Amino acid sequence: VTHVLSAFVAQLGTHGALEERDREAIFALPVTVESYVSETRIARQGDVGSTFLVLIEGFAFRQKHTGSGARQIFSLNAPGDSLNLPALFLSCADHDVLALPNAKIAVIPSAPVIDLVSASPPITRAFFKSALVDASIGREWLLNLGQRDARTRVAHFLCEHLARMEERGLAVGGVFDLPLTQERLGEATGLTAVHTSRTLRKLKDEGLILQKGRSFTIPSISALREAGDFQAQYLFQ
Amino acid sequence: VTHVLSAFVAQLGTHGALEERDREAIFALPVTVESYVSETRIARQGDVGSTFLVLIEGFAFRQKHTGSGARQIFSLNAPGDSLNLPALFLSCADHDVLALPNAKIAVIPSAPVIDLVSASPPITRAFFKSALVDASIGREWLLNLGQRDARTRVAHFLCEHLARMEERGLAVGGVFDLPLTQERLGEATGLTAVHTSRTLRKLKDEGLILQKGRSFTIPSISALREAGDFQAQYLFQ
DNA sequence: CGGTATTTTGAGCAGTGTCAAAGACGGTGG
DNA sequence: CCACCGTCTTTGACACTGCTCAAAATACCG
Repeated sequence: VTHVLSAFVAQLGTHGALEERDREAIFALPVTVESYVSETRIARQGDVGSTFLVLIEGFAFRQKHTGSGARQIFSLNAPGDSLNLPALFLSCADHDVLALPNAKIAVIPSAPVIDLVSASPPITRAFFKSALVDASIGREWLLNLGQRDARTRVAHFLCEHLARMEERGLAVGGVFDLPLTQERLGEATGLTAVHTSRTLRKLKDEGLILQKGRSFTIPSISALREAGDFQAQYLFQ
Repeated sequence: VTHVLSAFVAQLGTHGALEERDREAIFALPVTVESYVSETRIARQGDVGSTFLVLIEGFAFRQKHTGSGARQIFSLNAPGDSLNLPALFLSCADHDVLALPNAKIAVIPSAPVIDLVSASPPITRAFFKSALVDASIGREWLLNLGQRDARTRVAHFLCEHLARMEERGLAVGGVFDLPLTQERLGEATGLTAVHTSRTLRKLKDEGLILQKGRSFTIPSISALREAGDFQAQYLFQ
């Protein structure tokens, strides 16, 4: 039987080898698992004393919003990802965390996590690297929003999602699920829902993507990467 | 006499108290100082085995670029800031670092820095928090680029720069230097140089900013914050 | 003082947003 | 199994923000 946090530990391990006792210490953390049937905000910008959140199943995303209510999504997370690392080590959360429908999320009190990170150098290093990779991805998104047009932006987003899903075995042969409505995809790419729709249509018409419902197929990954100006190094996989 | 790295140590200290021996260990690092008279790229995306760079005097900025050469600036740094933390702990640099004219930069071999960070828990924690704050600022920039119009974006940028300069005593009474051309300001805000010029003009016409050369004066900080939808929490100052 | 970089201005245009309505889809209860 | 309903996607017409190109004006620097 595998532990609910095994995907998280596997993920952490890619950022620096963990020792057996580190894995055991993580598995010994007190965990509560919450399930969400519909999209639910599970943490808000400004929260203090957050619990540590790890995605177990399904998907979640993180966002910020402007004073006028416009939302910007800046990460789409898969099982094994932690969702609010900054909130644990900074004084409060700087962003919201939302669960997508059918997500399961592990909730862990912050104190034992902080203690564990402080106590184990390999775990410290893994958390640190994971935060650095997260920031690197954020910078690529910044480049995407600031300097690329709608078509390139959406293609880039799809390439990144595919690459990240492939790494976890959630995409094979260019086939994957994108658990977002077009409105959410627009919030991630800085486009309106309407323009997101038109942009996806263009990519379909060009034969770069095939879509049936939430399932996408990429006939030629290299062609989509070309269209999305995508170079995977920034993911540090 | 103050050490070249004293601003860096002061900055680090805001992210978690350092002990006297930590400060001394940092001051004992082998440092070379480089001066740049004109804008110079001092590190590039993809660099491996980077040295650790700390800004001593003047300004520097960090950027990425697309395949077609468009540039996105994602941070403008002041003395005391480290410039390439990710490159030290990840396998390679994910972005460029550029010195602005008259900058002085401390260059430190990576190995002793990594050793020092590993050896001292307070330093580890300070580096970690500093990376988390950097990421938080990146997320706010993402929100800025994705969801705000040109006027709000530029006003927000100016508010952030003012707040960060005030914290270091480089701005008093709403007066500060912005060491960027309008082209660079545009690269930071995702606008063309021409539109940046028009946007600054509008802000001047509205009386929100006064500008003489590179020196800016903000008559009413609250008015500019209103215009820029600026809330300072994400800076964690 | 001349030369270069920077800023400003204008005119026209492309890309993206807005609004409104129709259509497709998927889940639910009967 | 079907009808219904809410959500999501698509489409069209149009407005507008921000981009492009070009040139003039200005500031900066040796």
